[in-house]
Amino acid sequence: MRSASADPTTRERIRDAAVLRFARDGFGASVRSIATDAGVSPALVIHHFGSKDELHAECDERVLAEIRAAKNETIDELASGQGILHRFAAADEYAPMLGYVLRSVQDGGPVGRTFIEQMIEDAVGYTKHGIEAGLIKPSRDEAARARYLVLSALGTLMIELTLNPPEDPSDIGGMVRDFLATSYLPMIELYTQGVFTTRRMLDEYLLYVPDPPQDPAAEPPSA
Amino acid sequence: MRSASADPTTRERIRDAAVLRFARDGFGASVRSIATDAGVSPALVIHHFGSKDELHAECDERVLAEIRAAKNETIDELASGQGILHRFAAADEYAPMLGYVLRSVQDGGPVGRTFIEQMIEDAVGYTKHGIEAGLIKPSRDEAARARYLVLSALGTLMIELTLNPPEDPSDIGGMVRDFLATSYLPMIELYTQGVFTTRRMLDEYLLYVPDPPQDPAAEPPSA
DNA sequence: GCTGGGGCTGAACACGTGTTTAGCATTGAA
DNA sequence: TTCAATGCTAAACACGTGTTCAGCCCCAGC
Repeated sequence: MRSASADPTTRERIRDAAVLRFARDGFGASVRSIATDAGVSPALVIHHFGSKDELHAECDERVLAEIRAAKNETIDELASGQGILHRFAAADEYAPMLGYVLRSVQDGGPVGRTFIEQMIEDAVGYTKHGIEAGLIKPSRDEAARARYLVLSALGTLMIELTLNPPEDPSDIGGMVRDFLATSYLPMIELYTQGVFTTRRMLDEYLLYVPDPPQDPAAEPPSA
Repeated sequence: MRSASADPTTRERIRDAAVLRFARDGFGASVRSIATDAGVSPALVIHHFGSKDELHAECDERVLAEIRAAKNETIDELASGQGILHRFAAADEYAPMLGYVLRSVQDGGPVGRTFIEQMIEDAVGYTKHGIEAGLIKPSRDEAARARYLVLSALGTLMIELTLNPPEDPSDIGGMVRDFLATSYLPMIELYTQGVFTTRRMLDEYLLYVPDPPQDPAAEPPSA
């Protein structure tokens, strides 16, 4: 991006080392540690990227590009929102990417943002597909539900990881597997049958807030 | 804790300022900024608490004590897990506490840990009560479900906050209210009716992993 | 051969951090 | 009044950070 016909090897080695270190230690990781990982002097890192922030930005672009590529590869493998997590768990090659994304989500960085937006967008498509196939119940606000499902899944994973940090941060596939081992049953149970026996709380809320904030196709039931 | 008959005012002022700054800026907040907030020199902070880590620990104790007190006050007001969030939203006095807790959860600190453990413990009680009252469906693994519900609620809130950081970090009540405004409907809808129309995915999982990791009262259905 | 240029480095700089130390000012007691 | 203790601070220290700079080495081109 920066220089048209750039060096192929050293620059990329530094960038990849940075992605890895950022994924493991967060974006507070020092330039010196990245340089050591790449087998290079700290000065060279700055010489190639100008500053740590620009290195960070380039790592962001790189990870987003990898995500796009990975998604295009497996575009029709996935059938539901948590299918993505299974996909991650199955392929350890995506481990640095997931770690990087989670760090970026935690920092509110642009990668986390766009990643989440993409996941939500995908989830909207998946749920729509599932509804048409008769597998998923329609929601009163599809956009809000897709957003909630993605945020809750990602949030649960994040808290689980900060609460029980894995011994080997590179084994993110194992992390996701552990996460699913403890959370999959309650999640799937919740998705299948809910928790409430009555519609009371939902109806009370619907009475209180008449219409969903989506496209106003239906009339508000009261007031 | 440190000195038996300590000064009542200045020390507490520093501690309270630290809780607030930690809640707003995270635990990376500098000793100098805390000292400025308390209208005091940085050296005095160290003089009173020994080190930043000890100050952090004392803030942890303080917040946990406040939480305990607040919980005892409103012990029977709450009827469900998300009732706690409503309670928070209703009373802005708890704003610094919630901010502090969320920061601590994000850092995997001891306050976040014990807070989550307490929330899970409470959730177990609430769900048990709800089941006996016929309002909540029993789960195949009550402990896992309670844990999942707490983690997902907290995780969703955390991601929402890092994604859309509020202009005024002190107005945590408003933050929670905003959060509920976008997430309450999909959450309550999910809790009421689930998302799946069939039991297929749940049954497949139950077939794959025979018995819940709880107390082995029931026989595994196969193998 | 030489020569120049670029990848690369060691050493330093500027700055922010937590912490220490010497000492100020005020206050209560002898 | 004098002394000592206490609450408190300004200044400095040690360290880690991102970054800069002068100059190394190696290799392509003449």
